[in-house]
Amino acid sequence: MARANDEAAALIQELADLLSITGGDAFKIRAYERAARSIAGHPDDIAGMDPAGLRAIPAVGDAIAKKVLDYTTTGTIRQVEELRLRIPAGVRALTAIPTLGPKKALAVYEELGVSSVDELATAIGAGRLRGLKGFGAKTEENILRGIELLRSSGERVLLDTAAGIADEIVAALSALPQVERCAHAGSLRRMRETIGDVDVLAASRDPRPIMAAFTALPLVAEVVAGGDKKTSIRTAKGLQVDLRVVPPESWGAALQYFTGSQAHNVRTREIAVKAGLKLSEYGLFEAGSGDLVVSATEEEVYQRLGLPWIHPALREDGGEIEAAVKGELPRLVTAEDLRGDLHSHTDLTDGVAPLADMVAAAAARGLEYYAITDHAPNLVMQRMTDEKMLAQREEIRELQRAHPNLVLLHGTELNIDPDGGVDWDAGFLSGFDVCVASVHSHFTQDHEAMTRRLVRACENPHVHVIGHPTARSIGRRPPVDADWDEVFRAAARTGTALEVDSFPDRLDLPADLIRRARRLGVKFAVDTDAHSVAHHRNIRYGIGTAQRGWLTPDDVINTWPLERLRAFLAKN
DNA sequence: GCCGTTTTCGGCCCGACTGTTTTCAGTCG
Repeated sequence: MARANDEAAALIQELADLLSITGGDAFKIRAYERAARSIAGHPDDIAGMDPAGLRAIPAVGDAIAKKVLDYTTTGTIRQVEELRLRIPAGVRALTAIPTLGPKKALAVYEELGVSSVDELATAIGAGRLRGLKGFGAKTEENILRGIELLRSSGERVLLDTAAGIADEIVAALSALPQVERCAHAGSLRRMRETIGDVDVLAASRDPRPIMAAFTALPLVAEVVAGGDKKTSIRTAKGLQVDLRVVPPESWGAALQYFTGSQAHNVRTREIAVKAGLKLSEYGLFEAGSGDLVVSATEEEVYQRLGLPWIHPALREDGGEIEAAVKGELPRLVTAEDLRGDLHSHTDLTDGVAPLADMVAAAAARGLEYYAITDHAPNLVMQRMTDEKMLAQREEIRELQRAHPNLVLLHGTELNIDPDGGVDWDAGFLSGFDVCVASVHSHFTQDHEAMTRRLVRACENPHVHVIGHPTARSIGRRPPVDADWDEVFRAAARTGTALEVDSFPDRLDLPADLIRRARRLGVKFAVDTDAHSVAHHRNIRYGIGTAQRGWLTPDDVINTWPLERLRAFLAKN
């Protein structure tokens, strides 16, 4: 069951999409888009809100408040229903084809009656687009390629995949003599959970050889667009990479621009306009004279706009501008703040590395404490027994002697059964330093049952951390269905931390839920859930997710000194 | 449609690239 906020936001967004096809006022469309984002990100549930409450949401005025009220009382928005009658859903779907936007979608629908991607492919095959105004041979070809791309893959990739490609490209371009600086930007720098295309920025006075080297890289399957300032390629797997080359003195403004998000950029540029300035990727300029004000660093650009530097993970127009204006930006948690990791596995269960190797990897990270949390017996395929667990505890005691600077904690990852119970009785559980408890089965329980299940797990005095709370697998399994605010209140009340799991296909809790949970007083554990030595490096994705959730070091229990952590684990 | 220590009306971000064009619209980010 989706939250009312999400459903209302989706309807407002649909309204914007439909209006862009029918040719509505561009500013009105933008107002709808901004309101949709604002409603989706609003922490309070809009169900039952009165008009005054709705208007208090940023970007929501009288007209949109009325539409939202329409939704909360009738379940839909009248204007959306009306537009759906005029524009079939298939026409809106056409705009998902790269190079085909709202104008061309409307043209093929009105002129040819085409109202789905399949029909469009057929129409092109039959030569029906020939002679249509604005559609030449090249356009036809591009649409066909776009459809192919849409059908084959063309989908967003996980953070680690995008980061791997970006690192490879940045390394290759940085080695060129013409390149003065090079870095990735875009949604990867903002640490969004999935990446649609990779953005790379380079600073140079001589772009041509850089573009040539870029398009000649082995990973390039196709050159999508190529200019002196911007070149786009696609990899064999269909991931698009945009390279932008700017003069070195523009670096800060370009990095700010190319990092986005687009919505954040619109806000910063609006602030510039109101101050009589103009902000572009080349710098901040006086609007009248066109004279350059600043451009070298992001810090200068923000400062001249009257703002502190804003962390990339916050740049989503999700309230960061308002917080920056008020001087209330959070001091975000970083990987350097972490003193420990409370969730990891060895080859005793489904990890692939021996205990000693995992501990050595934790020591190499400079951690002060580290928990081994192998799976408990109810996950039957892992074949855990009491004897194996106690033997591991002895092994850890032995190993502790070799690591005077790293306190080893013996823990386990329990299974939350459908009723909210866990493996082992209280007596055995009390022998662990830390217990993570997670949902590993019965993912499809209904809303009420799943909520009860998670709340009961929080209420267990031996459960310290709820592992990957939504149990989602990005792109493969949806999050479980629960009343999250109810779960968050239980976690806050019982002193149970919620995990931010760093696995690129989990990132669980997700950032939007982290923000809501934090507001209700929940504490978090940012963990690797490492099953191998290499997985320790995933911590950057968990930290990125925590940052997108606006978490400070104080919100994260594994940044705390061990004594404070132990007091929390006592769950008084 | 939203918003305001410059505005309650008149603004609303900015630029690159492509394709179909004789000067610009559409798409994208």
